[in-house]
Amino acid sequence: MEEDRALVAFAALSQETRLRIVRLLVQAGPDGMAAGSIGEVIGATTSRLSFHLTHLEHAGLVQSRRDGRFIIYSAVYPAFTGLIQFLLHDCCQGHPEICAPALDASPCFPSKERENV
Amino acid sequence: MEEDRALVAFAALSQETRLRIVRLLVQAGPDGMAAGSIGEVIGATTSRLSFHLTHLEHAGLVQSRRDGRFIIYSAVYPAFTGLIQFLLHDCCQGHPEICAPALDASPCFPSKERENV
DNA sequence: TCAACCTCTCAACGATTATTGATACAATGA
DNA sequence: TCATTGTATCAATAATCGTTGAGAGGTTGA
Repeated sequence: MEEDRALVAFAALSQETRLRIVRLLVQAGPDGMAAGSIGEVIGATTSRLSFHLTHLEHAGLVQSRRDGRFIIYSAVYPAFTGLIQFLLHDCCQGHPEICAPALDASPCFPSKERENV
Repeated sequence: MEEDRALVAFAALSQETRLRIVRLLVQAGPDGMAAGSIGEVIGATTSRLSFHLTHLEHAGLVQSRRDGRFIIYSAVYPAFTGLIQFLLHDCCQGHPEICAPALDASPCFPSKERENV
């Protein structure tokens, strides 16, 4: 990931409504959710929701597909992992123990050290 | 990490100068760098650099300590891992294979699947 | 075709943010 | 104490961003 895209992504995530949408879609999994369902959970007017979904799509963090009269939005997982890699590029001067342990709590980011525990 | 802190952190990372500072300090390791050295690498005027360093410190992403007439800034690694956990909380409906593989490129985030390759 | 539904686009306002230059503060060595 | 170096603060300007409401474009089932 290049710097420009990372900046756009972080800007997209720095807004309350958008951050909630993203977390909701990350939890929803690859199947995603219809725009209307997202709006109900988030509690946003249609125009506001649409504005932020478009923003997130331009940032490359979510994608959309039409399903009948619904538009289904879903998280673009590689965008998030790319963002994390960009942020922590060449981190800790090669000492993973500095930044890795705190990630263990997530089932998605097991670290080698924890597997023997 | 709660939502408010995450929003502040993402906002801090969505600015070019600050993102460069953060990546520089992440690479620099726990020892950190003097403000002046950061400014030389980043290419920022003293007032701008100071403004952004203060911003990052308030966001909890970097910390400072005085060493003689220098002020040394360093990355707060737990803040980054906490941010990642918050963002990907309950991700992928429990299927790590969806979001974890892309992290393998970083020495800090090995995934179980790759270890046998 | 028609009505109902879902979603998007647009313009305007208010609020927030980045940048700059000047100035002030703190620590060091002579 | 004095000059030098490193860093922070302040005020003003320009630019960017979020919210809102009205209106329009597609899609569906009858």
